[in-house]
Amino acid sequence: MPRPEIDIAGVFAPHDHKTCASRALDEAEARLLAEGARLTPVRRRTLEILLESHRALGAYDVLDRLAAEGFGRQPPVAYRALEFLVQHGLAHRLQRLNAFTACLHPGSDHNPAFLICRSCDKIAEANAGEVREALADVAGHGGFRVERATIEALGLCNACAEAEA
Amino acid sequence: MPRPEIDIAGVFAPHDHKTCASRALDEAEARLLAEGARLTPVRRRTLEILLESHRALGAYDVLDRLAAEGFGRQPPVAYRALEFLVQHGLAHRLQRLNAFTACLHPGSDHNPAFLICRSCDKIAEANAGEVREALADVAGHGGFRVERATIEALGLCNACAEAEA
DNA sequence: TTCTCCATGTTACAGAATAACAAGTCAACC
DNA sequence: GGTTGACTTGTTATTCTGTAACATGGAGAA
Ligand SMILES: [Zn+2]
Ligand SMILES: [Zn+2]
Ligand SMILES: [Zn+2]
Ligand SMILES: [Zn+2]
Repeated sequence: MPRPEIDIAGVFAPHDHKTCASRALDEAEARLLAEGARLTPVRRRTLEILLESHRALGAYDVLDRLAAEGFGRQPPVAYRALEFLVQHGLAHRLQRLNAFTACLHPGSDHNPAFLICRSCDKIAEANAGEVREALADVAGHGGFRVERATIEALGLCNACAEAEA
Repeated sequence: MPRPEIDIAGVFAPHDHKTCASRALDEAEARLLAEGARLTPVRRRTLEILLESHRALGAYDVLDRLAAEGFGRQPPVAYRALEFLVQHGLAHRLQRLNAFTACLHPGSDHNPAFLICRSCDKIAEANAGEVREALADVAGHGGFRVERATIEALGLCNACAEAEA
């Protein structure tokens, strides 16, 4: 049971998202405290914006929100905040989407596989341990040493699959 | 033995690349013939350009080459040719790099994992069967059905690892 | 206090991708 | 042979994404 409270199904099913989000925010604060990094107003607000849903937002979507709330309105404002969050494990970047999503369990170090529902656009993080193992294995047979890997799956979540039927 | 002639190590090690490339081109022609699609001059040239190395090229790199050879010099020229190649399985798009690379064995249907060497920038395709299986497995436990997946690994190839040492 | 680090903001630009339209090619069909 | 219709290639213009370079301001250390 690697991730006790939030799991894949939990993201896609209706749930008490307020609790879900505030828990993630708490964990984020704890982690930054431990690392001695500062969760400044822009950064905090950026994280909150990402945490509003389980979807991914483009940098410019975030920027619009920030600008509307009185922060700077130039791209670097958003990109810097997002980069900070990603670097401290509080958010993830989705390569397929050129977009960012909040990490739901920033407490634990991880490197998840992403599950992107093509219907509701929500995003779940899956434990990628075995996937990475399989990847390292096949790569290793060819003499290639994997250092980092992007694993992003597009598909249909349970809730949307039921809705379609 | 799913892929007999070109394997991961074969890409990174010195090899007779002319043969390597012309074989891929031949397979590409055969495949298009079977599908009833046309390998027009721009498309063919685009594929040849990609086949010149095992690296990935950005759309604008390709465009520069095409323009210099008398083809159109506007972005859609390159993007359309590349999209055609990708859609017919003759090239792949690397999400991490915003770039394209020729497929080395377009004959067989496949959906590889990509191994990107951070030192020499070469790219190999690895059989992703077991990786996808592991991914489908972990996703399935959360009720998520994977339809397509991006698997891109960054690391160090054998040749570059030896060179570093 | 003063100095330094870091964070925030700006302007300006670079890089990646697509929308919308015009014109040419080519084979099928009358 | 000429016409039609699908496809291909080309253009202009615009949008979306991301970064470089520089100026300002605050909070803590010396
Ligand atoms: Zn939630
Ligand atoms: Zn869904
Ligand atoms: Zn080769
Ligand atoms: Zn290498």
